[in-house]
Amino acid sequence: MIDAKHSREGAALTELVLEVFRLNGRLLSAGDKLVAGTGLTSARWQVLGAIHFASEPQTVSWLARSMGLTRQAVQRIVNELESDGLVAFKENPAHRRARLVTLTRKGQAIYAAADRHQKPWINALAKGLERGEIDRTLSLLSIVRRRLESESPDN
Amino acid sequence: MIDAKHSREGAALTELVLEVFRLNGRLLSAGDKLVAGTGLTSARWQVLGAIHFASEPQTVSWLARSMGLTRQAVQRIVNELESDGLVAFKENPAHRRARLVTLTRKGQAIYAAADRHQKPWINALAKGLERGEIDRTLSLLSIVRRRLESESPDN
DNA sequence: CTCAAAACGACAACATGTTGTCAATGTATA
DNA sequence: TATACATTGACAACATGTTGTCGTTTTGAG
Repeated sequence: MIDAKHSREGAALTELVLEVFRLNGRLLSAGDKLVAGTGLTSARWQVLGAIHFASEPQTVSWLARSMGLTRQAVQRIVNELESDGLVAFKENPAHRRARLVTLTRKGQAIYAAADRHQKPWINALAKGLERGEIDRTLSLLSIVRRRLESESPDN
Repeated sequence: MIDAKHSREGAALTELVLEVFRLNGRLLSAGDKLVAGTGLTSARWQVLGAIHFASEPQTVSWLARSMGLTRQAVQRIVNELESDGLVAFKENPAHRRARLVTLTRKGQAIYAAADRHQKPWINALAKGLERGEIDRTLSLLSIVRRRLESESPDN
């Protein structure tokens, strides 16, 4: 029996996967430094962002799905944010246990502060890159991600 | 004082960053399933790969740098792999404490088994994607990563 | 050569994520 | 309606990564 070989595309995609791993680590560490002054971490910041961008208050499970994480991981962060007064729980008329998560004043202020750091930072990081090239990169990564999600819809 | 705004490129790159986070999680979970039959995990598999692809036996610190992780993280995995008999330490003539890591027969066999699963899987995942597009994606992600690395060379 | 700085392994504390399990709640089907 | 199924939060165990610190070893500047 002869082992399969990488197609040209398969070999290139393997390199891309390893690059995604490296970049992910660098982004997390850069994000931690970026928001360190606000008392946030990359993970908490990202959760605040998911809450911020939701058009309405949502449940933890909904937030987790929107971020591609398990609800348990997001639940822990949300509970910590609640202890710190950055988010609050609101009764959910549609589900007694699954309360809705909202940003408090303090949470909004801290998220806004993080955003004020993020914008010049990401603008500088993007300097010299072409908008179209960034969009095509996003597009390809999205395609690959969606293929993986259809392989195993769970988290 | 007026807050800075996202440049068009900055806004696009922000989306890209979030996509990298999502894709990273999906890749890890897909990788775990892919090599579950071999007793490996994504992390152990990746470390074995770094050892495999090094042209010569290397130290843990070298491996960590090649993977973009801290040496402590890689050290723990390597020590576990050593307990399981997948890697072995070799004396390093150039450095008494920093021993060189090599794959044992068993480690080579298990890595080869994982690779036999990876190839058809990644080929299928890459199906219909253009080689040039994958390469351009890799190129842009590398540029961003190197910019982040030059910001904070550590790790 | 000497000595300060850097690199390295070891260890601990902690952050973040996963899987697995359970009970409570909501949904849908017979 | 009644009952099976899915969703959700809670809790625990564990994997993986980071930062910080320490002592040892190597390296390099003067």
